[in-house]
Amino acid sequence: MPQTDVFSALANPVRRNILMQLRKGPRAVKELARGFDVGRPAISEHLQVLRKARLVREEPRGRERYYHLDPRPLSEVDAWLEAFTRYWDRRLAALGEVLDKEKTR
Amino acid sequence: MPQTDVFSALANPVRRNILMQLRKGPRAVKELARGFDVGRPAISEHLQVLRKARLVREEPRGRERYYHLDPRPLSEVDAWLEAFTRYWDRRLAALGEVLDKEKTR
DNA sequence: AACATAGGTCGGAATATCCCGACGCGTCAA
DNA sequence: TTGACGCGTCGGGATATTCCGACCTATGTT
Repeated sequence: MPQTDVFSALANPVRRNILMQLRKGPRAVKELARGFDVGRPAISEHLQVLRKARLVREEPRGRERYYHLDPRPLSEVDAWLEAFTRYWDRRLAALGEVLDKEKTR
Repeated sequence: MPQTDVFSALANPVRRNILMQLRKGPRAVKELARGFDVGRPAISEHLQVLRKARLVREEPRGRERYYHLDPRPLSEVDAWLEAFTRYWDRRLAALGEVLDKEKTR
């Protein structure tokens, strides 16, 4: 069974889109499928990939399955990117903003 | 000619490794090929993918070609990840460290 | 000139990815 | 119970990825 790493999971735009959707809260498969031009089986298969990458968790609710975001594996990507941080200072600026907002809260 | 986006370029471990090498400075293809268990043609093809994703730039030098890292497209990945930042606060901690080092320099 | 070295590219094979229709199973509604 | 709905999965087709040996060209060496 190939395909378990986070980087590969993020390589597909549909899967990235699904994760974006899930940011706003748990969603049933049918809701997720709405808004994509691919069929429902394809969505199910993408969710399987995301599950193997531990990026989502499923919660059966009646005859539906609600998928929850688990963003923790994304920290692996973040850590990898950090090795390149000093090459573009955009990140430090963004972090400054975050910290400022944090202070004025 | 498919394959130009950054996320797909990062999906392959050999390509990620190449980018890591290039952090330390420009490298000729032969140097890059050393240390991988894949042959030189494969490396050339990976470099083509990285080139299409604009993650590397080539500089011919005699009969060699030195590849340079261009990390700017990585900011797209970083920006994407930022949409998930508030879900795991690991990032803020790391940023704090960076800022501390910055201060004591 | 003759040869070696560096590296791109071209078939082509093996495998992976992506998608679909069809089917099956469990759950809710009538 | 009968039917509809929600969802996973299987078989299979189309396309993409990854890798290799073989070949070519350009540059350097002797």
